[in-house]
Amino acid sequence: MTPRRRPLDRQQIIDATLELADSQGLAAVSMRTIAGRLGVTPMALYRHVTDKRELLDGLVERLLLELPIPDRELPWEQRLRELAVGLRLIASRHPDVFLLLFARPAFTPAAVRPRDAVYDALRDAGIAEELVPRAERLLSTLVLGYAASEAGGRFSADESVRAGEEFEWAQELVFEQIRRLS
Amino acid sequence: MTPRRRPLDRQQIIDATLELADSQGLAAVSMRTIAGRLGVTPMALYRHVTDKRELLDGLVERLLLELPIPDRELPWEQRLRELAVGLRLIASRHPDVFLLLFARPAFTPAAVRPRDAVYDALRDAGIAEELVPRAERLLSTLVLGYAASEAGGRFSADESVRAGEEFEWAQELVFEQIRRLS
DNA sequence: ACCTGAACACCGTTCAAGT
DNA sequence: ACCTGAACACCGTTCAAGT
Repeated sequence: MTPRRRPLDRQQIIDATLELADSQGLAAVSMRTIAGRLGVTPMALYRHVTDKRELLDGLVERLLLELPIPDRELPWEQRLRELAVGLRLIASRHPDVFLLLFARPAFTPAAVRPRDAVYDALRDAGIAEELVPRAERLLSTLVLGYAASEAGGRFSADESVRAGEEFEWAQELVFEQIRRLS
Repeated sequence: MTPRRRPLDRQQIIDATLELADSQGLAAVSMRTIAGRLGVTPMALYRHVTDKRELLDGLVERLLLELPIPDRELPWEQRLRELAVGLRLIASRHPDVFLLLFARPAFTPAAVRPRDAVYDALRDAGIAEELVPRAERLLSTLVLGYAASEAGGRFSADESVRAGEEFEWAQELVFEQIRRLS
């Protein structure tokens, strides 16, 4: 047996798991198949992740880290649009894992950056400070809902073709109301 | 062994599965535990459901059948509010199974009744016929998103306390836009 | 420190057999 | 027609052992 160059680490395991989930589906993800991909026995994984559940948590965190945060100098509408586009792109790249977002709390470290970016945009839009968190939850729930519907297959194939355009229509309706609240 | 009174049927299996998912979580649902609850061997289930995936599909259908359809004589806003309340109630009763809604197509038989009810309400609100389907998808995605966030634990415990009120706030914003489109 | 072998208590599903 | 027994190819995870 050729010895492994780098010893195993958590990041490698998460990367391998994401690749597997994207190519074969979440159902194909097992500690044993992940280990197989890494050329290691299943038990070797347990030195780096506490168990499978915690590994899936790490996967979701990783997804959120892929989201680019727009430049603060841009107009607030554009920043919100770019965040939404980024999230929908993540959903299309990682459809199975994306659905796990609903089952994980939105206040993990990786979730803080996107949320703060939305807070900033809403403040720059001029809405009252006490409305900022609920407006953020409206926007994040809306984009997550559309992205999950599309990624999970709730919308028909025909609807999915237009889902981007349709989400943007819904988004503009909400922007309209945000301007009204300002 | 005492002989089973009624022979097993699909409905019994789905009921037992839903009970199990609600009380022990979706992770505890296995063909073997379901069979155990019904006093039968796992293999007996396969005469009535084709496999586990198809059984979970049946579970989601069953959830949608729980949704009461409001009286057509009521004002359109009230009908939409009642549908939303009903769906959020289903989510709170069956949090684990509810998340599966995003992964199942929205055009199954059981999904037709609630969607038609929303179509009717939107038409009565007076919005243009070609906007009806996308407005329905906006509303259903919004309510599904809020309900799933709450049921799945995306919102913090503190947020969940207010989630009902907060969803209604978001819903009224959308109603405002629907009136504007009319 | 990092990985393995063997083992335990589970899975979904098929197939031939029983009544 | 409806259910079972035995079997197959899997799971997650623990623990003692190897290097």
